[in-house]
Amino acid sequence: MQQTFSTEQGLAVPVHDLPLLDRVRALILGGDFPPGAPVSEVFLSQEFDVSRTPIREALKQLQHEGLVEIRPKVGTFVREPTRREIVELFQLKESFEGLAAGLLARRGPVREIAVLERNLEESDEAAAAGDAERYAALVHEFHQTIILGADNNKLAEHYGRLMNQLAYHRLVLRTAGHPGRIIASTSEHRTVLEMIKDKDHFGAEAAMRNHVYASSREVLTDSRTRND
Amino acid sequence: MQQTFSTEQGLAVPVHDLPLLDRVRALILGGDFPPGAPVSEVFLSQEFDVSRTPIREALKQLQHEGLVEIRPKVGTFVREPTRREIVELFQLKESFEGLAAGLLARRGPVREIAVLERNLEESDEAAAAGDAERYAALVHEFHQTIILGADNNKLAEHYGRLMNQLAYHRLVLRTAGHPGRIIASTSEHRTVLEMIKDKDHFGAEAAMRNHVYASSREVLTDSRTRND
DNA sequence: AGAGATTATGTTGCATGCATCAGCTCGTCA
DNA sequence: TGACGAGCTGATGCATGCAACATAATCTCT
Repeated sequence: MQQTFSTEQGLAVPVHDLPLLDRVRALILGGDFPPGAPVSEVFLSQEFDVSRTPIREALKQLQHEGLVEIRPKVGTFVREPTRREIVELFQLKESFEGLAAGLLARRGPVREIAVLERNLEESDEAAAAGDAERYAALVHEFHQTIILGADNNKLAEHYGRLMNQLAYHRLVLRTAGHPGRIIASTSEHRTVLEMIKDKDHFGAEAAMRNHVYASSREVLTDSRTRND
Repeated sequence: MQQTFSTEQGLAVPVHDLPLLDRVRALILGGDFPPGAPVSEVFLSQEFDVSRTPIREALKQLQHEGLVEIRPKVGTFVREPTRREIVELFQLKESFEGLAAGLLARRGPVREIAVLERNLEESDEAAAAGDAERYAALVHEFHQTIILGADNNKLAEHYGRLMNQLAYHRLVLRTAGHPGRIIASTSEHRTVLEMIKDKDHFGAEAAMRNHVYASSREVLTDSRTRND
């Protein structure tokens, strides 16, 4: 198998061009480039002290990820998902995570169950301590554990791409640890875990889909989300 | 069957390099390159009378699609999915198409229903006439109509990538119009359509998933499918 | 003869230069 | 004044050259 490296979103990409790709991504997501802003190859090549060739390759990847739009013979521009795209992506996320939860439940895993149980304990602690950041990290870990535990590399791959696209929406990140969602979220996680422990793959899938749908509603009904 | 649907949709793949990308893909899939065979940039550049630069870009795309494997500083090699990957891809296919059928049922569309009804009529005709090729094309169209009718571009995008990867498995193509599946397949299609007409998105999703699963079993139990 | 070191080779990775093209500026003319 | 068009500018798209590296082949020494 090709040597891959899992980014924080779990996307498997070739290891050899990760540094530059990540740096370009980070630069664009850093906030200095508002949506629609041009991202010229020469600027990036000067910024990172490389030639245009590797920059071009990185931009093509980012285009594939949906972060930028390359208009031939014109230039590359930062692209932010519209609200409609966010809705579409969440529908996919619901489907992906539901599938993963179902597959995991069918496997009847031991290791993952222990990990998830420990995760819920720590989530309760973080919630009690009001540590929103740690809580968000644990939520992320919970979902990630289930995705990887589904034992389906292609699923993890597509899911990684999906999350990359979603991550570009800054508002999604901002509401990730929304206080109002914490109690419900942990409760839903617990339900999902119970279903997995019971090897009820049908119930696990349904529970996970409900959970993801509820989370997405939280983001999409947020007044700060633009309406385009 | 070419990936024309994705080009018409103007998806992630930029239009301007589709010709070269398609030609390279077609060349590799043509059969002259057995799995594991090296695909050097210079060879392709001479073959298509372009420089290595656009070839490199095309190969990167194909790597992303899973057709080739690029080993840094070594070379590019044809890559055929393993049986395990086929299983994984079919699990995803099931999930994608189920989601699409559900979304379409929820929309309660008029146009798609008419198209699908006509498709089933023609499928019956093709089956009666023993025209396996036409039947396979109609099956493809049936699924495609549902995917596009789901009105979710991101879904169509991911589905397109998925089908690209599946298409690389020559055996999948070979069993596409398997005679033993025809009657059952049409019957399952009809069930899916009925659910959509009833706006039963839950039932439509379940029916479609059952159908895709049954189709995948047909391929995966095929003795010709390698067991690696 | 065999094992390790060494050269040879073929490939990629990247830098650079030039042609091409989209979009804009500005001048011209009705 | 306003519209039209030729050039201008900046960017991409691609060709080419060179260096670096992985791998294979060869050589050397024991």
